[in-house]
Amino acid sequence: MGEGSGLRERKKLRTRHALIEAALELFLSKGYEQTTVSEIAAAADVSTRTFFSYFASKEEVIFHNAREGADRALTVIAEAAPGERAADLLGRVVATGFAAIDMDERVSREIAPINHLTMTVPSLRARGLLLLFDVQRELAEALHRACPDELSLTEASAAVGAVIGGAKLAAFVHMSHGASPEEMMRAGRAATAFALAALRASPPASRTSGPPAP
Amino acid sequence: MGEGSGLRERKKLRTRHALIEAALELFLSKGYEQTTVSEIAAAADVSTRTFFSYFASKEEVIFHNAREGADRALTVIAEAAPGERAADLLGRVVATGFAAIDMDERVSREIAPINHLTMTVPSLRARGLLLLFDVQRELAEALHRACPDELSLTEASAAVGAVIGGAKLAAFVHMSHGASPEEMMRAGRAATAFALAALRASPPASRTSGPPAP
DNA sequence: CAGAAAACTACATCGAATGCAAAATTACAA
DNA sequence: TTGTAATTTTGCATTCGATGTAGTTTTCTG
Repeated sequence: MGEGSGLRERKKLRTRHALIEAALELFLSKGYEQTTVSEIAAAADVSTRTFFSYFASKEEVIFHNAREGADRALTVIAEAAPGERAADLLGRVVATGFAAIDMDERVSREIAPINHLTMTVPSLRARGLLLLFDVQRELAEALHRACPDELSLTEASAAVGAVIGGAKLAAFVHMSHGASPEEMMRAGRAATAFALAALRASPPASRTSGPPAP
Repeated sequence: MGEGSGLRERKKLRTRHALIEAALELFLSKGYEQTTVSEIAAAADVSTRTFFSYFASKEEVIFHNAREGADRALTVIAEAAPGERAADLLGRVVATGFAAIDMDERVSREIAPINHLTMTVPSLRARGLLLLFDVQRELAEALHRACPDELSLTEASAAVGAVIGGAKLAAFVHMSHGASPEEMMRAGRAATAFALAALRASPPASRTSGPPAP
């Protein structure tokens, strides 16, 4: 059957792993842009062509686990208690995200330098922002679905964009000022708290006056 | 002298213009990814190599005027009245940005399809987000400098990220739901108003309790 | 007009990415 | 086990974006 127990499946997983390991090691030792796909493939003992049947691009090796975090966040919203406040929900989403980072950071020390790559290498920064943006789109729609009476789609987008945009920007600004990863995380959390406090204190203007946006 | 009145400077401006015109026309008629740099150069009557002495990449033709908008926004903050509220300042920044779009849209109908490219072509979307993010960094630092007593750097980052992130996400979400450009703009403005209202209503928590973030 | 400075051009090259068809490998059934 | 179908891997060619270089043309300046 098409389960995960065939030799074929096992081998594919193994090469995939080998490619990721080889790529990360090379990226960290000689830099992302200085590493060619050929070198990665050679280090993983496959042909260059095969690399591209596992990853659509060189960047994808870095972001191969991006979907996990997105689904985790979406799950938090999908499992919301009926009538739960959007601000509480968003708070849990971000807290869950930060917790995952914390855990990963403890589990493996190699996450930090990889994270550093995604904030310094231009092409990775761009791809990372693109992925994050698309996740925000999903979150906004999910949040609106979860709290249709509290937030219009426009408001849900504003809320998600505000909380995540603020956190990301605060973390990045602090990083570029030479802050440690811990300080970055603290700034991100503080920005989140700031945005959430503002969101909670905000009067539900569009509920009481004027037609609700679609 | 090295002024703008030499034949050399004039010619350079002319080729630059020709390259932009040729590129946009090709992008709109046959698609961004389907257009090669060679074609652009040929249409502008220069060699392919010369294209890259005017623009560092194919994407840069699309974003050649990005710096303008950024400087406009930074000017608004730099010329703030002393003691002006951050929320008012941010409101003016975004309003100025929207006004510029409005004007451009009236002046030339070709801005809309180009804007559409930057929201649908993946590589352009990524580059656009990267540029916007870097502008947000500058804005956050400028806002903190303009209102050092009202907002810490973390809070300024949160505020900027919130307002702009919310507006951008709201506009994009509406676009991907098939909204017209006008509706997109409206959603963006609404999201801005939402975030600003929240910001204004927010208690200055970090001013009254706990040490201010750096 | 002559020499310096700048711009343009024609290569040559590299790396990422894709298409394709021929091996090599794995799965499965007789 | 063996033959065959399905799948993966591979090598090769090719396209395109981007950069380096060296030589030619154009513009500037005195």
